[in-house]
Amino acid sequence: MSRRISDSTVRRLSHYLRALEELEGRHATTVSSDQLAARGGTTAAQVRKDLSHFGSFGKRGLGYSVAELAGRLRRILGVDRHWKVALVGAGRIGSALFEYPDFAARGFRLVAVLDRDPAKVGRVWGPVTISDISELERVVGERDIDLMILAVPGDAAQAIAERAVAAGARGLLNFAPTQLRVADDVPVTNVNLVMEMEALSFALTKDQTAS
Amino acid sequence: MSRRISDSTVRRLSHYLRALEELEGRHATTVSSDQLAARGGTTAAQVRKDLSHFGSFGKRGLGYSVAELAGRLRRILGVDRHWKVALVGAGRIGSALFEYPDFAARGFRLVAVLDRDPAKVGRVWGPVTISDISELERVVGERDIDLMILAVPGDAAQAIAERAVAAGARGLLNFAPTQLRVADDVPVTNVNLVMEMEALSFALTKDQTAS
DNA sequence: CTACATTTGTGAAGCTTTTCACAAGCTTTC
DNA sequence: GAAAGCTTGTGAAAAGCTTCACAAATGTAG
Ligand SMILES: NC(=O)c1ccc[n+]([C@@H]2O[C@H](COP(=O)([O-])OP(=O)(O)OC[C@H]3O[C@@H](n4cnc5c(N)ncnc54)[C@H](O)[C@@H]3O)[C@@H](O)[C@H]2O)c1
Ligand SMILES: NC(=O)c1ccc[n+]([C@@H]2O[C@H](COP(=O)([O-])OP(=O)(O)OC[C@H]3O[C@@H](n4cnc5c(N)ncnc54)[C@H](O)[C@@H]3O)[C@@H](O)[C@H]2O)c1
Repeated sequence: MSRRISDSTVRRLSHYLRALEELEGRHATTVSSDQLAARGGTTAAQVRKDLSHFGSFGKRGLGYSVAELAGRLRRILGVDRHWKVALVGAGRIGSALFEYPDFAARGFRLVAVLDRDPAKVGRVWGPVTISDISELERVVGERDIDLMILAVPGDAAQAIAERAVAAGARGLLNFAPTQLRVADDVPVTNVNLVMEMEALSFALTKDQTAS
Repeated sequence: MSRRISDSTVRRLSHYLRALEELEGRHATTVSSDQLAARGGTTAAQVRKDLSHFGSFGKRGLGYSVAELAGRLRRILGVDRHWKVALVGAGRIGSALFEYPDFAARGFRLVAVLDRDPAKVGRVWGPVTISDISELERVVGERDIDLMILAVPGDAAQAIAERAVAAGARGLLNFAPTQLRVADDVPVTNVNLVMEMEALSFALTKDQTAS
């Protein structure tokens, strides 16, 4: 166990888990690497190689038990538990994220929202009341926050990231178009939609010549 | 020219362009691969290798002209023009995206919004009036849509993607947690936030052993 | 004009990831 | 209980990506 697992492998594991949950919904009991590959947009060999990093979960001649493999993947991905998540920035993207039901469905619980706008602080969003950003350290400590979602303007993101980590947050999902610098043991995932659009633009741009 | 460019290279080019625009703002005139690397979180050799796929833009001993390299990168990424974008799904995430100013700043113009909810169709969002989804083909054709953003529920995404492509959309940005199947020459970028959270969860999960 | 300090552009080396191919293992059938 | 039919798990090969290291080019100082 424990050779470093690549990012692409982790993404594929997420895909497999999603596919397995769909199969569970249809009461399928077993699935082959071939079938999983088709749903995940990869190859059967890749599926088997990915899984083989963590053990051997299949039965030769038969395939994988849908329920068992789903359980293993939940455990591997760490989604066999609840994660406490705080959202900073109750703006346009923040409010969309707050109401996104798929987070809760995977155990990511949004238990705190922070903002600096006095007009927003104190507002009640379902079970949560928006706290002032000055309360960040207290909120992270008291509510035992694991993960923090940053949905604030780019120029505020670095400072908030530092405070969050110092206060005990263990991982960050960053929507600001800023390269965050934090300790190496704090995983950061960046979501940059402009970059995603540029990837499309690039793919559609034929003229990639020098001059 | 024209060897296949990897995804990671394209993402880094976006990073470099963002860094260069910041430097332009500060009236810097030249920049070295070393400095660009520091901002993009990569290495100087990687910067030079990335750029070398498209030509040679630097001056030995001096570095790169900020303005010239930014121009070249805009051209390479295809953001030296305007792209006409339609948004399908005027819900939580759709409305956040519609108001996101960074898209327009890079030339991605949201010129149409579609939804199927009669309560939303006909509403006016700034310069755009929400159209009924039945108008998709007409809207894509008449407004000459290049790219389509899918912000609809997962079970609607595939059908809309097919219609969009048939009507002339050339690339898709998909927010639904669905693996879209479209023709190979239509680039699709998927944004799956649950997957991003799972990547954090995985990174923080020590117990990755088999049993 | 020459020596020196930089910094690019790029083959080659090193490393990682993906694909291949097949022995081994499980189930079913006769 | 042996044979046939699948499908896994995995070394080895292939492909792809990143890092290294240095010649070549440019500017600067004396
Ligand atoms: N709108 C989108 O669709 C979208 C998409 C992707 C990324 N983003 C990024 O997400 C971030 C937020 O975007 P938005 O469109 O939601 O902006 P917004 O202005 O609607 O919301 C930002 C919120 O952050 C709060 N805020 C500002 N500074 C703060 C601070 N120091 N501490 C705490 N709260 C603070 C503001 O009060 C506001 O409520 C930006 O970095 C943006 O680039 C937005
Ligand atoms: N809310 C989030 O933060 C978030 C984040 C990431 C991804 N997503 C994904 O984005 C999609 C939309 O999420 P949301 O939270 O905005 O949902 P939502 O319910 O708020 O909005 C969906 C919109 O799509 C419209 N719609 C439904 N079926 C349609 C159809 N066939 N044609 C045209 N329009 C149709 C609805 O009328 C609604 O306006 C979902 O796939 C979701 O998984 C949401």
